[in-house]
Amino acid sequence: MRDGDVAADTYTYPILLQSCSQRLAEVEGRLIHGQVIKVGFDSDVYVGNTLINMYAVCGCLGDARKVFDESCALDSVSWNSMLAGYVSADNVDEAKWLYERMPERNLISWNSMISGYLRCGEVEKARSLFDSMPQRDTVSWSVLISGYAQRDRFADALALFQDMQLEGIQPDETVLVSVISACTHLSALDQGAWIHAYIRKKQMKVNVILGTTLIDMYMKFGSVPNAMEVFRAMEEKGVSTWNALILGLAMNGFVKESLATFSEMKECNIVPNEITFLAVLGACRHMGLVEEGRRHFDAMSRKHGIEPTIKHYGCMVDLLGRAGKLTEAEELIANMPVPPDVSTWGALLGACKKHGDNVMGERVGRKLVDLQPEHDGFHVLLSNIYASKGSWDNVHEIRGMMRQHGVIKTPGCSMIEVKGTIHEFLAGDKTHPQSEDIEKMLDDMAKKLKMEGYAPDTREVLLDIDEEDKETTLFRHSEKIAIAFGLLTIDAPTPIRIMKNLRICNDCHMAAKLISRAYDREIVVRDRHRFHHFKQGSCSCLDYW
DNA sequence: ATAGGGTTAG
Repeated sequence: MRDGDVAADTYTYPILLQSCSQRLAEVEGRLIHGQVIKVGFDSDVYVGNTLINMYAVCGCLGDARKVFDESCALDSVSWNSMLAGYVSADNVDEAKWLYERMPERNLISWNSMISGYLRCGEVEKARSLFDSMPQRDTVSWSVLISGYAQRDRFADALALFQDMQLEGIQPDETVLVSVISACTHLSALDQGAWIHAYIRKKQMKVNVILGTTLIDMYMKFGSVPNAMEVFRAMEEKGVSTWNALILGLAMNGFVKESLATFSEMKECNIVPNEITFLAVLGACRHMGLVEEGRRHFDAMSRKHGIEPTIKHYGCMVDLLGRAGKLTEAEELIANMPVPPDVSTWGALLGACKKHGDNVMGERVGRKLVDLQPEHDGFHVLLSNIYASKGSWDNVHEIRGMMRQHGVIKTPGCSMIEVKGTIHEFLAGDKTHPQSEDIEKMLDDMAKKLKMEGYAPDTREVLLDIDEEDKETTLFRHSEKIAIAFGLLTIDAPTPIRIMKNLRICNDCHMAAKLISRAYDREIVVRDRHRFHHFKQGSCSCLDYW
């Protein structure tokens, strides 16, 4: 072989191998590996490194390691590629072993190792490595912030983002995605809007992931117009972007618009995926569109080649059950090709509760508390079913079971953000510094509601107490306290936004409608599953939820 | 050539 060929090929092979890495073309990569050995280029560091990387990204760690071990010329890139391979394969032990033997470590090695610790849940180790690094770059911060966010430690993620800014590090698109996600989960409206403003000020490119995250954030804040604006301004949109829009519109009560968006998406030749169908079925569920839901469910496999998963079946059970077709829902469970799980039965139990089918409810509820004795919601639902028909003995029995299994009912909690500060209220809460004013406002609310024709719905009170006490208990539900606080502290026309960890109860829903009219205020409640926009005495969910 | 990101039923 002539010198000219050699020079050309040591450059060509790495390019070919990189292309294999990008396309995860393992077979092609192996063929190139064969050629590389044949022409004797396997001793080249550059070629060797692209080989290690190719095998690593294709998940063939053994092959990557073989090239690594047999190579006589290793540099920091070889070590880092091997390390990254183990990290992405979640093999932290090998990663650690390698990390400890590296001749020299640089930022990339540290960042990879932090990522490795985070992937296996060793958050504190990741943090101490981060703290001990002689220098950090945007990626170091980004890895740790996203690690916190992915482990539901959103407050820690935001705190770290503050530190990052204090050190004068400029955030980039990637780190902002994690920060926005943290804001979404914490319902940190002000901070989320600040970040969007920052993106605009710096004229950052809103790529598919960043845009999708922003849309999701605004939708979960109940700000549909802001979400739409982000969507319209995006140059490049992905399936996930459309999914976020379809989900968000439905969640905010815009079911027609949500389904129209699905049609529009298909017209734009975007191929829907399984999440799209969860969103579409969810939209139908929000309005009880049984026939339309059935159509989409059938079209999934028939027209789009997507086999429904247990989640899609769960959606269908819920759609049917919520619409009162309990028998059909139960039949669907019996005939599902995938075994039903706790959530599938849970959807049916919820439907029994809603439609007062205590016979089926008791049967399904008993099954569920058996299947998952540590779950609080099922005990509460079953207990509710007994309470609604006055079977206090059974209520006490379920209470006993809960005690026995150490099940604690998640306390209902409502949050409200006022001037950037988040206030939390539990039922009957009197711990707030402005508690006295809140009590006065609650009394005022009670008077006004009575004039609006409010009759307390005491069926849902779980306790065996007299009617008057039930009314008092109801009127101290956390969402009512939060609304009272909102009326006191937030000036019209700013809507009163409340986040609740559980679902809003019937009585609070009724009360919120009447309050929106009596006080001429817009009230937005985001509960566990969706939004309720209360305005002039009615709710965006049209009382179907 | 090697490190970091989002959406998912009840």
